[in-house]
Amino acid sequence: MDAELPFSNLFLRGRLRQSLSKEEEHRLEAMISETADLKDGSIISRRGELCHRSTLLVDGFVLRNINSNGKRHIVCIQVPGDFVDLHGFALRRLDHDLVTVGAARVAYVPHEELNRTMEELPHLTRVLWFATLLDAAIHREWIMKMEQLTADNRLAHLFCELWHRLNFVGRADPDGYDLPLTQIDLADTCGTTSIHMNRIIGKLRRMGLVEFKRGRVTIPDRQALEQFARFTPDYLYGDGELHLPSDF
Amino acid sequence: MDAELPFSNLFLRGRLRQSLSKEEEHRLEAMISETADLKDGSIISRRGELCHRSTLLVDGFVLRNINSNGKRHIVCIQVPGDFVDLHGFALRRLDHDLVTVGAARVAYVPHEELNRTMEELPHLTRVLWFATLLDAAIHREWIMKMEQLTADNRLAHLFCELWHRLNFVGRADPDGYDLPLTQIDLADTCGTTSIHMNRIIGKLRRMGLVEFKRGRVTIPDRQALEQFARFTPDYLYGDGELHLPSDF
DNA sequence: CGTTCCCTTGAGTAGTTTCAATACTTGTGG
DNA sequence: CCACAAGTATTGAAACTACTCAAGGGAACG
Repeated sequence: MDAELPFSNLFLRGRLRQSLSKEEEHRLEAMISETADLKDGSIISRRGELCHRSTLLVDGFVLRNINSNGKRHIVCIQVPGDFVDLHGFALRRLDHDLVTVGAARVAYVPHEELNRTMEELPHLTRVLWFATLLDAAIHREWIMKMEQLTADNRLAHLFCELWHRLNFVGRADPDGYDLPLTQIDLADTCGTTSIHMNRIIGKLRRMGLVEFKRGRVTIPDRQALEQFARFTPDYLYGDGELHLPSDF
Repeated sequence: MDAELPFSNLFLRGRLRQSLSKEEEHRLEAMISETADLKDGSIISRRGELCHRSTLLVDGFVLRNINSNGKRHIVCIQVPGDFVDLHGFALRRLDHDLVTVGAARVAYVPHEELNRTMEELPHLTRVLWFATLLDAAIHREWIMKMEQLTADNRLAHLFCELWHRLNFVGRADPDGYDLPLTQIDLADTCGTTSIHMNRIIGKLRRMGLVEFKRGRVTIPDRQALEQFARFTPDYLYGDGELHLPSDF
């Protein structure tokens, strides 16, 4: 199947992908007009620009940034399989920038194709809609964790979320995953300073919960980390309390 | 027009509503199966339940709550004209609770009607999709403000956002608006304690930026408040940097 | 082989929470 | 109509979390 659908086969894997018919899966792959290999720091989409295509992340990581008062704020981290700027199809202009971290491979889908899908394939349309609302659910969880948790819990929570999301698409090992972020990136994601982030990383390492070296997150005891972070993966819409009905 | 479309006439007013045809406007109104007057604290929709209809908020306010570790966290505040649980149509189960604050009037739209719309009216479908992604954009701004701002700025930012959103639907005066929240509600929205919220409200009042008494927000100088909050309304997709093209 | 990021550590300060105590409001039933 | 209860609002003091300023060490890249 991977050979058949080389670019779109990770989309919603482990979640709503199971509800796609073979025809829909092939249509999704066929919508791709072009692919590209991007290097670190490439801008996929810029705030305020009119969007004419959307980008499927095939490999690598992408950050959603909002700049305000000269500071960068990371509001979401995208992983392989994510349709990173599908929001731009309905919003027409994005409120944030999309930037790669590390090398990334992407596939572009022109908005004319999405328009055609909306007219012809309502079920696939609804699945695409779902994918954008999954991002919104993740946003809400982030708001909650910013409201509730201290910086060390927030970092632990982020590491837990990324493990699950990468695990859905087969990019996580039982004891960790690759992650090309700097401590500065993590600080901008958790709403703290790089100095404080550095101390927190040390604290979690000394507690034996998680080891972070640039490029790799190592989690010796995931259950302990999730408990510390007060993390439950339900909001990612895999299994759990919010699991989807089979007749979606 | 209000007489013709008594329940749906505020939907996306001041934003994408202008792109709806007369036919689409009437279709939206016709999708409503039922209306209800709810009292304070009514639960519109509960986390984890299968959704079979979505709710248009005609009058009043609704909170989106996530409970975690015994604490309530408010992740969004909905105002009249908002399609408060349209997310439930694509997500099938919501990740949060929807609860009224103060008396509210709502209109229900069965999901069969939305399914029919998806099959018959792709443009209206896209407008509905847009409405859900507007929520996502607001979520992102909240993440950014939680990452960046101190509690006093956050509260000011919230008051600014609500003024603009209420102004879109004609529910704001130049110098303020009605808002039936308690200081506890505001604290749970800004991610702080009610004690600290109380001190912050006093501080903003003494600074002459905003007066809050239960039921009413008074803003003597909106420009000064917006500057203090570092607020720009672009992310609400009215006018401004992210304004929508006329051919949506 | 130097420049540029990135990481690390210390000390003082600002912002926020917690605990504790008291008053004000609002709605309810006698 | 008053009394009471429950929720809401206010204030002070101590403890904690995180930020800023400052300075140095390390790694990666041309």
